[in-house]
Amino acid sequence: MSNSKKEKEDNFAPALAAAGRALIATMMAKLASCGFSDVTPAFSSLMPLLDATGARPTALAQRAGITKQAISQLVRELEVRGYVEQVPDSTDTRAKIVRLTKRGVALHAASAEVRLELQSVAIAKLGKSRVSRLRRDLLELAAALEEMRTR
Amino acid sequence: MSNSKKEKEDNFAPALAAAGRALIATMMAKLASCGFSDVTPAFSSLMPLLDATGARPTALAQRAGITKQAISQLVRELEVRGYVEQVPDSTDTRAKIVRLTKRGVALHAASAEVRLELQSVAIAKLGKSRVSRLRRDLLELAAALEEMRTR
DNA sequence: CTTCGTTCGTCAAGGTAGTTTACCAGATTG
DNA sequence: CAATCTGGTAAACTACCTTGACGAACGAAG
Repeated sequence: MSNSKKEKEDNFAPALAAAGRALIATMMAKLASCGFSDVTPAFSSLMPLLDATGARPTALAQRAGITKQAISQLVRELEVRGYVEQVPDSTDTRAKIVRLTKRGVALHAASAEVRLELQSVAIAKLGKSRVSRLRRDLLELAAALEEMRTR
Repeated sequence: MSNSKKEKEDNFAPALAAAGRALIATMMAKLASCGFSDVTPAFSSLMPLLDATGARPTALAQRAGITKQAISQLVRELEVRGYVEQVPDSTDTRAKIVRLTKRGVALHAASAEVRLELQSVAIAKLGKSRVSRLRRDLLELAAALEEMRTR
């Protein structure tokens, strides 16, 4: 029967994985070509959470969905590369504030630009309505999977 | 303006990441509940490529899109867990053939079943046509991103 | 003011998943 | 038969995340 074949061909999982890999690789390549060759994939998930005002590591960890130890490491990496600086929080001696440096702001802007560029490429290829439907369907799918997992 | 806000809301990247994470987590959870609690995420990308007939590590590496060294490690892991066995290739003394064991076949079947289950959940949530369109759009998107990256 | 539980961040160690580099052994071809 | 290509392995390293244990500081209760 063509049943087993059809099941496989219709499965969205490999497509999802392929798109994910392509997204990260392209993001990295584009940033590298903008002069930010020392960023790693993890940075791009942290960058959208940062700004020049600053935030606490623990808050970042919660928003990024990882442990504060992981954030600590990541922030250190970003610090030695000169993208962020850590200043003491004047309202709490224990706490730090992680803030983008000038270079960090530049990376932030470049990241945003790359995201827009990727979005434009997607729209050029699929059209605006299909892209926004894609996004909506992905979110619904993620929710359904999560609900299935935790149940 | 609402422009900057709209750009962010429309961006497909976070949705893609969320769906990817949810997919892997749900896959793992389902397999664990089927009695396969010792599988890791990496296995699920390798399982669809394996069968009881067997294949060479190098071929697996190409199909999985990773190096043969990585496959070598992965296969060793699968071997100590009793999912695959390596037998010498009778047509080439250098080569090995990686073959699913009985337990491996069971895991393979369970994986396929889980994939079908996830597919069903997706269809229940989004409908058949939206799921297949989602898959198609993801593949097109991946191709567009790849083309953009390598260009 | 002291004590106590909580929170902030760090250090240390380890696990997972891959990579690069270097290498050996068998196969293939000039 | 010698050169070279191919199959596979070993070791070291990178990246990213985890758990566990901890010291320091905050805040509330006594």
